[in-house]
Amino acid sequence: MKPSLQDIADRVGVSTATVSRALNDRGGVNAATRERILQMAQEMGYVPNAAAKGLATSRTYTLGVITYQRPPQQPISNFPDETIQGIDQEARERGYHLMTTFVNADMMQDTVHIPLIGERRVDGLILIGPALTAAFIIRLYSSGIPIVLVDNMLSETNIDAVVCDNVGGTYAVTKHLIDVHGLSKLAFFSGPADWFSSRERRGAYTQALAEIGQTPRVIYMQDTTMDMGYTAMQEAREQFPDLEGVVAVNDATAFGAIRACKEHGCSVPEDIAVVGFDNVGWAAMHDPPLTTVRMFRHETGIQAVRHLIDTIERGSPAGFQLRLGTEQIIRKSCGCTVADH
Amino acid sequence: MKPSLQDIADRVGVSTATVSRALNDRGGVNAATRERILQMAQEMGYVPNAAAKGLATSRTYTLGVITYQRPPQQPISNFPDETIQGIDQEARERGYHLMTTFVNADMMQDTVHIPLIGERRVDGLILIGPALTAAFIIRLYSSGIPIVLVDNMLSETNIDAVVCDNVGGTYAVTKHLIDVHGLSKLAFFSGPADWFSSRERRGAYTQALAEIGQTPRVIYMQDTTMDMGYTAMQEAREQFPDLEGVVAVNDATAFGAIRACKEHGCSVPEDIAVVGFDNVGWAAMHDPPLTTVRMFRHETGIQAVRHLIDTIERGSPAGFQLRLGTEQIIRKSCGCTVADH
DNA sequence: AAAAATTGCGTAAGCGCTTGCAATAAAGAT
DNA sequence: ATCTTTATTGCAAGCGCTTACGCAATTTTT
Repeated sequence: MKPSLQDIADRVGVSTATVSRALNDRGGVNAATRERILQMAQEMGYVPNAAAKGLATSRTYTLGVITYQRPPQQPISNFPDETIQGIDQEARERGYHLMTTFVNADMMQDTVHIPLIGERRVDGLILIGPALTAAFIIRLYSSGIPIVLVDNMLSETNIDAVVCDNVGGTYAVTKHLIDVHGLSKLAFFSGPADWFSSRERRGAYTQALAEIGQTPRVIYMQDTTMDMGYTAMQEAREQFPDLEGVVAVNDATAFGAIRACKEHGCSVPEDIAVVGFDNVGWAAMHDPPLTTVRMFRHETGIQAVRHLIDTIERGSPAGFQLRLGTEQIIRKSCGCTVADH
Repeated sequence: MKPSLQDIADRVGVSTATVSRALNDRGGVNAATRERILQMAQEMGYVPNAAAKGLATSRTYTLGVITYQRPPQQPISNFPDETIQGIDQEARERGYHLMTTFVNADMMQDTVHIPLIGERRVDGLILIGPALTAAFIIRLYSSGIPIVLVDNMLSETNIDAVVCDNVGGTYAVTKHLIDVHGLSKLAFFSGPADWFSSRERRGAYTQALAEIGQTPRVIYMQDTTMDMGYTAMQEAREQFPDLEGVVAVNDATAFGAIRACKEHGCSVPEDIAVVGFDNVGWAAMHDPPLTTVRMFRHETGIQAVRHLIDTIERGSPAGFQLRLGTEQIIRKSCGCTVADH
C-alpha cells in the first residue's frame, strides 16, 4: 500500500498538519523536524495522492488541451503535434499534466457537456487552431476557467491568445512573388472566411495586391486540407485563366494546389508559382520544395502554457495577446532557384 | 457555485447517500424518488466532482498515454496522431479521459519518477511505439497498474499488447519485390536491433530472402527517422554495389532512402526499388508514390483502449495479444506501374 | 522581570462523494 | 395475527490532504 501523510506523521511522531506543511514548504516548521519529515517521506517513497490534494485545494495541476479533429484521414495531417510537444514540455517543467481531447463539429454543439470543465479536471485550457468555433470557445470561456487560444483569436472578446504574425508572414511572401518574380495575377486560397488565420493572411494578401492596384482573387475553401487545395486550384484555373501564382493559406492546401497543377500539365513554379504558410516538415522534401512561412510551433506551445499557468497561479489580467514572429522560407515553388532547401 | 450532492439532497429532501445511489444507478432506490433526484440534478446542472469521486473510489476514469518524443523536429513526424485519435474516440465513448505525456530517453531513466502513476492520476496506461525501452515499460508495469502496449511487445513478459502483423506485411512486400519484380539483392533498413517492430519485420525479410537462398543484408539505424534512412541508403550503396532494392522498416526511412538515391543520381524504382511500412499519409503523394504496408492505426487505438478498460473494470487476465492485419499497398516505388495511388 | 510578539505544532473541520450497516416501513409467509 | 423478508433510506465513517485556529513554549521588547 502507498504511504499516506498519516503514515509519515506516525513514523516521525508529529501530526499530519506538520507533515503537510513541511512537504509543501508552507513554513512554520522547525528546520530539524522538517528535515526528519522530508527524510522519512523520501525513505517511504511518499507521493501525494492527486485526488485528495485536488479535493482539498480545488487545484488539479492539469491543463486541458483541445484540438480540432478533422473528419477522415488526410494525407497531410494538420495535427499540431509540435505545438503540443512544446506545451507538454513547459507544462511538465512547471509541474503540470496534460489532458488532451479532440473535438469535431458535433462535439462543439451547445448541448454537449464538456466534462473536463464540469468535473473540475483541469485548472485551465489551451485551445488550438482556428477551426474551433467562436460559440464553442465562448461557452468554455464563460465557465470562468482560464483559457488561452493558440493560432486563433476572438476579436470581439479579449480572450488571451498566442498567435503568429500572420499578416507579416503572408505579406512578405506575397510581396516576394510580386517584387522578385514580377507576378501580379495572384490568387489566395483561403480557409473559411471567419477563421482567424485565414482572415489575417487574406488581409495581408489583399493589402499587398492593393498596393500594385490588383483586385484580390480569393478562393474560399471549407477547410484547409490538401484536398481542398486541390479543388481550389482547379477552380482557380477555370476562374482566372491568366493566373500566375497562388498564395495558399497553409502548406497543406499548397501541396494540394501543386498536385492539381501537376496533374493537369501545368508546372510549378514555371506556369504557376505557389507559396504556403506553416513550413511543415514536408515542405522541404516536396517537389518542388515549397516556399513558405515558418512559424515557431514549439515556442508557441511553450508561451501558451507559460501564460496560462501564470494566470492560473497569479491571476494575470485577461487581454494578453502574444504574437510570435515568422520567418520567410524561400525554396523553389515560388520560382526561386536555391541550391538546397 | 457548482451544486454538490448535498445541494441536491437538500432540495429533494433525501440524504446524499440516496442521491449518490440514484445518480450512479446503484439500485435500492425507489423509482419515484430516483426520478425526482435525476430531475433535480438535471435542473441544477449537477456534475460530479472528479476529485471527490476519485478520492472515494480510487478510480479516475483517466487513461495515460505515453509516447516517445524524438529529439528534434523531423521532416516527417512519427507522431502517432491517428492512433491517439482512435484512443481518444474510444475512451470518450467509454467515459474515460486521456492524459498524454511524451517521454524522451532521459525521462526513461530509472531515477525519474512518473507522477501519473505515483499520484494515482490514471487507471491504466497505453504505451505507444517500439522506442520505449523495456526497462522503462517493466518499471511501469511492476507498479501494478494495467498497461497495454501498442506497436510493441515485450517477449519475455506477457504484458498485454496490440500490434499489427509485421511479419505478414513485410513478408508480403518483400515477396512482391522478389516474385513480381524479380529482385533478389535486397537490403533491409532496420531500426535498433531490439525494437520490436524492427525485429519482426527484419525476421520476415530474412525469411523471404532465405527462401531464395539469399543472405540478408541488414543496415541498422539508431532510429527510424527520415535522416537515418538517408544515411542508411548511402551506406547500403557503398556496401552493396549490386543493390537492387530496399525494404525499409517504415515509410519515414523509405523516404529518406529514396531521397538519398535521387540526390546521387540513382532513380527509384528503376535502379533501386524501395518499399516501406506504415502507409503514412504522404506515401501516396510522394514521388514516386511509395509501395508500403498499411496498418490500421485508428483501429489499433480503439482496440487498445477497449482492452485496457476491460482489464481495468473487469480485471481481465494478462497475456492479451491482439494482432491486427495489414494490407499491402502497391504503388510505384517498387517498380509497379499503377494508374493512380 | 513582566508584557508582547514569535515560533512550532496539534486539533479538528472540512473538500464532495461512496458505502457498510442499521433502521424503518411495507409486504409476504405461516 | 405474528414472524420473516424485502425494499428504502439515513447515518456516519472514511478516502488523503489542507488549513484556520488555538495553545504552549520561546524569544524579544521595554
